[in-house]
Amino acid sequence: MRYTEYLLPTLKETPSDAEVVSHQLMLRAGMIRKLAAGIYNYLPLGLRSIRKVEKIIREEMDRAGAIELLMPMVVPAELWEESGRWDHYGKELLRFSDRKDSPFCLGPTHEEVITDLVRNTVRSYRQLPLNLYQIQGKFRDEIRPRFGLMRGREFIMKDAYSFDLDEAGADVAYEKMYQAYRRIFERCGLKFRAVEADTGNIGGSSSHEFMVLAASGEDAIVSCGQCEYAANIEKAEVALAENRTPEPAADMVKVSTPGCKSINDVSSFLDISPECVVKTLIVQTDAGETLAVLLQGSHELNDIKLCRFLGCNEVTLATDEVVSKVAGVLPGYVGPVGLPLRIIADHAVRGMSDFAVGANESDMHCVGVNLGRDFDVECFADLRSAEAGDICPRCGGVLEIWRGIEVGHVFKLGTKYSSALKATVLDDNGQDRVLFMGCYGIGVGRTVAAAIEQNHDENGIIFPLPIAPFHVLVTVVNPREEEVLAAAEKIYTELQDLGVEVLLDDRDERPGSKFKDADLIGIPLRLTVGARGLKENAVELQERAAGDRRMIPLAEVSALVRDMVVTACGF
RNA sequence: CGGGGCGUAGCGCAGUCUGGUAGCGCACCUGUCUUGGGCACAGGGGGUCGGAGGUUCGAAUCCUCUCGCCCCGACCA
Repeated sequence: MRYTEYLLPTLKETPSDAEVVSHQLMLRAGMIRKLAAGIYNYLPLGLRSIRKVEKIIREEMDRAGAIELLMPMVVPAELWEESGRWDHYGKELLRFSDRKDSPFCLGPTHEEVITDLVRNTVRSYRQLPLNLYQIQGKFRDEIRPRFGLMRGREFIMKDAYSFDLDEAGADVAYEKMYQAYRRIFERCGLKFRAVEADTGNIGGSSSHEFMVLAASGEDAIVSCGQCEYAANIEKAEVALAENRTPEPAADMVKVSTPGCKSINDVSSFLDISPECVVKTLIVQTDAGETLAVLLQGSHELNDIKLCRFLGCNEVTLATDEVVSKVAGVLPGYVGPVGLPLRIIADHAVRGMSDFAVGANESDMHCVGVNLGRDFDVECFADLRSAEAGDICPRCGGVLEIWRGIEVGHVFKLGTKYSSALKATVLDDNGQDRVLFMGCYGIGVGRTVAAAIEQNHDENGIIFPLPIAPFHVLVTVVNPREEEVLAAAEKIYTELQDLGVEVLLDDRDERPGSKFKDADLIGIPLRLTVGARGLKENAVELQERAAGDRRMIPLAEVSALVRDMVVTACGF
C-alpha cells in the first residue's frame, strides 16, 4: 500500500476527550474515529489490525473444532422473554419496535438465539458435540462507555457456544476452548494470564478470564510465581495459615487514642504494627442484615467473597449514621467486645492474640484483647483479598499481583438456557436430554486496544508483529530523488511478492514528519531508503520495539525482512 | 442513574468573570524554498461561538430550557 493512496489521518495533538493511552494512540494513529459515545468508525489502519486478530481467532477456533456461523444482530423480544432475560437484563439491552410495533432488541450476546437455533436443528445425541461461533458486532447500551474501544457500546466480539449431552462432555469442550484461547493470545504476541474468575450473574459453575497484562488494566489479578495458579483478585483464595491460637499473655486494657480513626493512626499512636490490630467493619447486605466483619488491620475486605459467604447479592459498608445507631460510636472506634451484632471474622484473626480493637467509645481503643476470652465470633471464613507476598493456595509458592485487561472469558453455563428454552436431544435410549452448554467470548477490538496499552512508548504504538496493520514500513527519505524512489519501489515490490505486508511512505514530506508518523503508527519493522544509504548500496533497518538501527545490503534486505516476519508470525 | 466538568475553524486552546467588529497555534490550499527526526518565507480559505428562547441599542459573554460529550462510582468482551 502506498501512503499517498491510503487514508491514514494521523493527529499531531492528542484529542482532549481521550483519557487512556490506547484510546489516544488509536485516535492519533488514524485507526479509529468516534461517531457517537462508545461508537466508532474503524479506519483502514485500525481495521487491518482487527482483521489480524480475527484471523488468528478463526484459525484457532477452527483448529479446536468449532464451526463458524453468523447470527443476526436484531433479535425478537420473544426469545428473550422465553429465557427470562427480557425483564432482567436491564437498560443495557437496547430495545425498539419495528413498523408493526413488534418488540426487538439489539443482541448484546446470543445465548438465546443460538439455543433456539440448536433446539430447532439438532435432534439426536449423534449430532453432538457441537461448538458454534461467530465474529459479530454487538451492542450493549453501557451506562458509561469509555476508553475508546476498551469499553464501547458497539463492539466486535467473537462468541462461541458449545453443546454437549452431559457435563463430562461440556468439561471437554471447556478445556478445548481454554487451550484455544491460550494459543490465540500467545499468537497475538501478548503477555497475558488465564485466571480463575467469579462467575458473576451469567451463572454457571466454572469460569476463566483471559487478562492482557498492562499497568493501566482495570482488574487486579494474582498469580503464583511457582505454579500455574492465577485468579482474579475478586476470587483469589487465601491459603489457610497455621492458625494456632497463641495463649493470651495480656489483660484487656482500655486506652485513650484521641483522633485515631484509621488502623494506621491507631498502630502508630500505640506503637504497634497494623498486624496487631483487628478492624471491625459494619456492613449491610441487600437482604437488610447488618453485621460486623473482623479483619486483621492490614488486610482488605473482599466484598465478593463476603457476598458469596453470606449468600447475598450485595454488601455495602454501613453509613456513619447506621454505625452510630448499632454500635453507639462512629466508625474508627467500633470493636467486637460487647458489640450487639452478628460477628464473623477472617481466618487471619483466628491466629491473633493480645491485639487492639476499637472500644465502642469515642477516642478509645482496647489493647490486650483476645478471642474467646473477651468476645466470641460466630465463625471464621476467607473474607479478605489476596495480597502480593501471600502464600499460593495450591503450591505454597509466593503470589504476585498484576493488573490486567479482560479480553476473553470462558464459562460453563450448564443447562441454564437449554432448560429455559427446552433445548433437548434424544439420547441412545430415546430419552429427551437437556443440553449442557458453555459460552466463550473474546473482545476483538478490546484485544487490539489492550495490545496497544501493553505495547507503546512516548512516541507511539509498538505493535506485536502478528497483529500489526502492516509488517513493514518503507520510508522514502526524499521521493523527489529518482534513484531513491526507484530503490524504495523495488524493495516494495520485492517484499509484496514475498507475501510481506508493506506500507510505502512515498509522501513528499520532510523526513522528520515521516519518522514521527512511523513511530506513532508503530509498524514493527521499518526500512529507511535514502541517498545516504544508497551510496553504500544499503538501506537502514530499524525495529520499532528495540529502536536500534543497522544497515542492510540492498540485495539481502527483502529476504531478511521476510524471514523476520515468518519467524514472528509463521504465516 | 448519582457526583464533577466541558461544548468557540479539522485538532489543541484563549476570549465568558466585567456585554461593544470572533482570535492564537497546528492542520488545509497556492507559490518560492528545503529534504535522515514534526523546515523557512509570502499569500489564502474556513465559524449561524452545540441548539432554542429570553434580557439588552447591542450577547460567545447575562438568564431559562434543551442536546451532546468527557471524568469519578456500580456492570461487562
